[in-house]
Amino acid sequence: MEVAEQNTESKILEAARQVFTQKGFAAARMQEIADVAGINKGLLHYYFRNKNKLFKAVFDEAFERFALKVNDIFAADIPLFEKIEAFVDQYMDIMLENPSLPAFVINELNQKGDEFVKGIMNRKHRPNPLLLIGQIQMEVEAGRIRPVNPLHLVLNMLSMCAFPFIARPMFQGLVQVDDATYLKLMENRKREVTDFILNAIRVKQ
Amino acid sequence: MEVAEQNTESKILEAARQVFTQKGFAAARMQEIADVAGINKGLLHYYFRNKNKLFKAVFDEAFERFALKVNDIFAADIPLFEKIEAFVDQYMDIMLENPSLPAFVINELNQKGDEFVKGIMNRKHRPNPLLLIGQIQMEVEAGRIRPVNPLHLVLNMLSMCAFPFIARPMFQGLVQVDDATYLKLMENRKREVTDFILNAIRVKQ
DNA sequence: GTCTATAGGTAGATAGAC
DNA sequence: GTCTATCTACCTATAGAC
Repeated sequence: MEVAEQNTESKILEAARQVFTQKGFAAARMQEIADVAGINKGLLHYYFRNKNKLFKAVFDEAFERFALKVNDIFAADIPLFEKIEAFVDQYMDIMLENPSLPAFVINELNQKGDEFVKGIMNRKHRPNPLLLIGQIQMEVEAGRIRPVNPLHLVLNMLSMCAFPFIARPMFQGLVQVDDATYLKLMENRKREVTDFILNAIRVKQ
Repeated sequence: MEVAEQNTESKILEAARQVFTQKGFAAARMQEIADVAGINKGLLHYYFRNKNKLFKAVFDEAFERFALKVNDIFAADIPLFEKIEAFVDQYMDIMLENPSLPAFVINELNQKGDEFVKGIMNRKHRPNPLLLIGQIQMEVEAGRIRPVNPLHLVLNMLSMCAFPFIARPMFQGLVQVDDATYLKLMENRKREVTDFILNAIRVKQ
């Protein structure tokens, strides 16, 4: 449960990430973060003044890391079909590497007020799907794919990749599978979702 | 903000539903629930003993209402293509009627421990996708649709319907749309998602 | 059944020794 | 920088009058 050898600030951040992502802001306890970090509670305040600032540090870092990776894929200069495959692959890899992160981000954006969301969304590094939407639009106009609404297509891609991770407890509760089976299912899912999307937009012969 | 004329227990439940779904269990305050209900804090404990029991009452009711509707669609005795259309339509209607509910359920299942999830999932009324999965399996074997993995297909359907509501703040933050526009988008989305799915599974001529 | 007042516990934050 | 001790505020829950 404890955190590896590193400087105190890093230990705190990693512990805070663990506790905040698992419990959410409101249920997270400074005492537990200190315990996980293996340090004293007072030190949290020495480094990060208060709970809100510590949370903001964790959330911003997580959100930005996420945004950068996603934008890399959105902006890549490759054909649409390849980009969709790459997107599904890499997006689900991010999820597999940080299983509790997407639910955490979504949830805090839901519960914190509008000002919080505004603050997050008005930063330079945020997911920007416009490039991908434009690319889809061009393919539609050229008649190379079915006439789909580009915004909904992007939303479909995001949904199918992210939802199974966000709703993991519900999913694992409904179809009774252990963690190993679940992870295997998600690995298979990459191929399944990619095929699903490509068949959905491909023009009929 | 206050709650209409009804008996005290109903007023409490409706107020609790509002506050819990918006703030989540940990951040919800008994005082605020009492205020919204327009009654005194002590009455909450008179009717529901403690915060946990009040929460359980709200959560169970929401989850069960949701499960019953979903199962109705899963179990309907109609052809697959019609069922998919009906599912998308009705499932998204549930979301439109209770916008903050799906995120609430998902989130509490994430944050509360495994015992809580077990407790929820071992009840008679819970979503049961097995009938739909079986129906898909039969269509695949008969060669009437593409050979898709039935479990992933169901997951795709759920994902595309639910995710835009769960991630609504993020979505509205990224593509800057007001609430009215968002709702219109979700209405259009029914048709778009249905077509998307049907094209994805239809056998090529 | 409904209210007021308050007990009891806990969590965030600070003060101050080392 | 790191610790211990403590302050203060708040929140759940209870007691008791009406």
